[in-house]
Amino acid sequence: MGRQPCCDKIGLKKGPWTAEEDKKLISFILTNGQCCWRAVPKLAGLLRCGKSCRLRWTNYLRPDLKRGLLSEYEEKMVIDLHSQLGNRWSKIASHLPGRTDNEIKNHWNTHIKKKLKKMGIDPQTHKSISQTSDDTHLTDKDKRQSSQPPSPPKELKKEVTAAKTDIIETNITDLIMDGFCTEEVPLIEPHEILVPCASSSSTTSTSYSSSSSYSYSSFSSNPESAANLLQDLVNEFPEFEWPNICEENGIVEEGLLEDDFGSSWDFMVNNYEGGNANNFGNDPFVGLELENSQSWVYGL
DNA sequence: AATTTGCCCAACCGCGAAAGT
DNA sequence: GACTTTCGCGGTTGGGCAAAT
Repeated sequence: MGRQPCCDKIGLKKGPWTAEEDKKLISFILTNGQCCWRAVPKLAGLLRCGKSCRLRWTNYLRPDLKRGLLSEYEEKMVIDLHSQLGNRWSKIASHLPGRTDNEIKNHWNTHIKKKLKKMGIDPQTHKSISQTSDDTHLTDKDKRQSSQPPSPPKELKKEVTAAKTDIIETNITDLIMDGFCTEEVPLIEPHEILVPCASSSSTTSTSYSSSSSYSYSSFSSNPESAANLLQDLVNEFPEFEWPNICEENGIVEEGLLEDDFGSSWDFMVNNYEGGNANNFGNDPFVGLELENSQSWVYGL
């Protein structure tokens, strides 16, 4: 049995939100937190359905949202992730802190699709476009009516996971430049992955952080790989200042995370024992913050 | 200046999954 | 196990705005 439409009830408002409504919703959620959305409009004094409230909050009012167009780097991430995940916008959005699925979906449909087509790439298959599939002559309405290819079926979920494993096995340079990050990394058992550092083949264990700052991390049990890893970073990011790097066995303490990811840093190498790098424990790590505020952390 | 066309994006709709009874 | 309720997701719509005609 299908669900009753939640907004058909008489007296419920639809359409654009007013500043007054926004204020009420923000005030309510900041005071009470996110609870049962069904109850929110009643408790907050809004003539909206719960669904509308949830959408407004998650897509527009949430304080951790980023504003403005996606950066080039974020676009690249979206393209890479879309090639792996298809139209799973919420999954894609989960890899882009501060961005919503709706925002990414809109950006994909209005910007990225066009860019890829211009480059001769089919935005759905991510392969070279064929002449017959060109639809540049279609109007907005025509394009809307031509349905998008479906998201990968459920059977493909395993393949997607496998694809992620493949990505983890690429070298660090690819990881950083491709911007692949995932909260799902922990799903992969430590023994299943290889050292991301191209010059080493020792086994690693993985860790991750719930912080948006930390996009991906991997820990190598082989200390020798650290120097190689650092050298890769130096080669790949010559524009960064790498003070005293590769001194003292390749690892130099350069900075510490001072609190729960509140500190701002461009680059650090840490071998500080007893540091408060949260789930990194006492493991040494290298951190790099790129221009777009994306951060990358590698265990050593 | 008026009209048309295209772009952008916030918001809506309907479905399926998960949770609850 | 069947049914209901709630939530989250992806697809789609529609209105405001700007550029083109």
